[in-house]
Amino acid sequence: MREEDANWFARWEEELPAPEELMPLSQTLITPDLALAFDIHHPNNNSPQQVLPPPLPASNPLSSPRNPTQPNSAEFADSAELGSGNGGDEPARTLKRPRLVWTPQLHKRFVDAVAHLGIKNAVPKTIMQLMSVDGLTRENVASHLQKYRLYLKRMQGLSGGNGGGGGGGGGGGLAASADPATDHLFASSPVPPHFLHPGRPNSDHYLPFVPVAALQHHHHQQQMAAAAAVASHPQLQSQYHRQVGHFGSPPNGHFEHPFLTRQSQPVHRMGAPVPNSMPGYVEDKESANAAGGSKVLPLFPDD
DNA sequence: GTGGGAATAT
DNA sequence: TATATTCCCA
Repeated sequence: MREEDANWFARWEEELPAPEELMPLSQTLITPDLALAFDIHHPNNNSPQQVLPPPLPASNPLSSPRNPTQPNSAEFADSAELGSGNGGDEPARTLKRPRLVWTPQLHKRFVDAVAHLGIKNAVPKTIMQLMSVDGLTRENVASHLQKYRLYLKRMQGLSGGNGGGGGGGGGGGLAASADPATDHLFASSPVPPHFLHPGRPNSDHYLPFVPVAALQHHHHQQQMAAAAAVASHPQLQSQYHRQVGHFGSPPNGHFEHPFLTRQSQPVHRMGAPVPNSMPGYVEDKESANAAGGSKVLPLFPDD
């Protein structure tokens, strides 16, 4: 009965990069400790809007401008540099947490985690733990999960013929038209059929990719959108290595995360400079921060 | 009191 | 727009 499940699991494992490979986030993200410290926010001081105040290079140690040209560059140096080069003191305390950028890669992990856990167990906390993404917080996952569910719901309606044109769905009036950007992001990750058919766990048809013809670029009035899209992918990253250390399958609760929550080892695989397989993303991490005025948090580069 | 979900604000 | 933050409910 759980053939699909097994299949999914196998697939999941295959697609799961090795711990070392997905850990590069650690360097790009701030440490949890700092994150907690960032919790501070000024209710009546700064204006959480518009451009960032100081262009200081140490703004956020999250932006790691790794040079794809030089694989063996010193990433650590970057971090150190980001520290405003004044080593010794970390100004991060006064900094706020940058907006998390859900890059296709990160979203992929998210989907994988959810798929592995199952809808019922796919709760923010569990997902967060499963992802083991340093810097990721429950709120981040919860927020994204919300959007993801919305997307799933939409998929159901589009694929299942949906009996209710009335939407029925609780979400309110959702236009049948999907946002290109959203679709692109979500389309990047295969959605387990189980998600789309919660009432029919026997579906054997697997959808590698959503049938959404999202491949149109509107070069019109897309100032902020451009920034957002741009923010999602800095440079290439490594290739995939099928080196999974599979963890026990979680029966229904929690299981230990195979990856280290805090890996200080910036292991990056710069083997083959794989170009973007996704023809929808531009390369411009520099203009990423103009999206909402807040600093963006570049996570995974690209798949 | 904790956690999840949804709504709202930025 | 996407994401973060906040509120409400279980």
